[in-house]
Amino acid sequence: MNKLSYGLLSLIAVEPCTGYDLTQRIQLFWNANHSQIYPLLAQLEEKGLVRFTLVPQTDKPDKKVYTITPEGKDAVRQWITEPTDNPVVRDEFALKIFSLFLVDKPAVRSLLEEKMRLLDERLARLHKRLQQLAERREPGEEPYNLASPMFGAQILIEKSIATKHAEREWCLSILQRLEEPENKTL
Amino acid sequence: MNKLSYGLLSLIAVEPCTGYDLTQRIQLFWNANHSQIYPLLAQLEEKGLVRFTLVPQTDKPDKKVYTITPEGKDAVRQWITEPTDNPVVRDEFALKIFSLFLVDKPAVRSLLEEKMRLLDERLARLHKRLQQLAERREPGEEPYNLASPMFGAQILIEKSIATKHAEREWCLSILQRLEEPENKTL
DNA sequence: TGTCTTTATGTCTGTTTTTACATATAATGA
DNA sequence: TCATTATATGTAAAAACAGACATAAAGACA
Repeated sequence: MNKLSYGLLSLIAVEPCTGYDLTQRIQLFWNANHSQIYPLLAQLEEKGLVRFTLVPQTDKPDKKVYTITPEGKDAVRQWITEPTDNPVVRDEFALKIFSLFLVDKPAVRSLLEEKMRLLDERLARLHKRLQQLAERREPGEEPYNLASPMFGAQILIEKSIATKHAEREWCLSILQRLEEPENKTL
Repeated sequence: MNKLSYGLLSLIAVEPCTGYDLTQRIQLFWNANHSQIYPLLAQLEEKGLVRFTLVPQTDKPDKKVYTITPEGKDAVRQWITEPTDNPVVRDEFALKIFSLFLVDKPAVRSLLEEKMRLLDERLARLHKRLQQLAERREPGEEPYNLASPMFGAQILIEKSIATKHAEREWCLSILQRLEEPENKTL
């Protein structure tokens, strides 16, 4: 069973969800299209790691809500203790940075400003999600702890915010460096 | 032409290098194996974007040193101005975090401690590389600026250090949260 | 002596991933 | 009115990618 299958299982363990839900929720940590996810869900169901119930809807298309089985939970527990692959990254922006010296300053500036814009957008969405998660708690309820199914989702958003913020600071520092005396003449 | 091809071109623009060099240098921002890189280099050569010279070696296998052509430089300049794809990420560690609530505290702790260990290793290597880059400059020479072919490599290492450091801080904060009163009883 | 690592370039096969095709309904906006 | 977006599930084909196979020679290590 491949890594993505375990990832889907991990998300379904948190709360029952549809293939459509999974496609959206997994994006932040694992880029995958629905065309990959639906066949894998069918495989997981065949293996007895998840089960689904057909939920008819009137205003929207009917959906399949997947739930994890005890066997599925065991598979997740096993997977967590196994060695973890390093994250795979393919960052076109970074590759462009290598050859910045080939283009003129306005091109450099616009590349960085566009990156900043994307980071700000991403950060705004992450803060919103974090707030939505907090609002799901009953008033007066304690913050999510290790035993809560929402603990993982919360700290993952916090992780994304931390790294995106660091990237943003980096962008800013490079943009400032562009305006420094030794680069003024370029 | 795919994104990886442009990435290779971008690296060759900085300084002439072999397929073996490229395989190692591109890893930090784009995971690719040599089995992907050698065929692409052959394609780039056919298109006239790079040229190679066979360099015989006595103690090591002979190598092909690739250099970028004027057409190659134009291709890179064009590529930089085009829209940039979002980074593609596949992070098994993050997926595991979702289902932390299914396992016991020692398993959580060991997952995070292993992650910390990897981050520390990575950070140490990055600091070393940054130092090596600085040492390549003649004594008294000014720091790399926008016009220097090494500027990109330097700021990319700085970027990696910043984000890995943020990740490390996050790990640390989660490990501390595990020891807090509300998690003591778990 | 045999194995592992580093340097160095390549191919082949199977798996994974992307992109496009396919369908359906409601709402939104130009 | 027509296009797009959101919801929802699927398949097919093409591209990209990982891992193994293949060769080769030096040096480290046990």
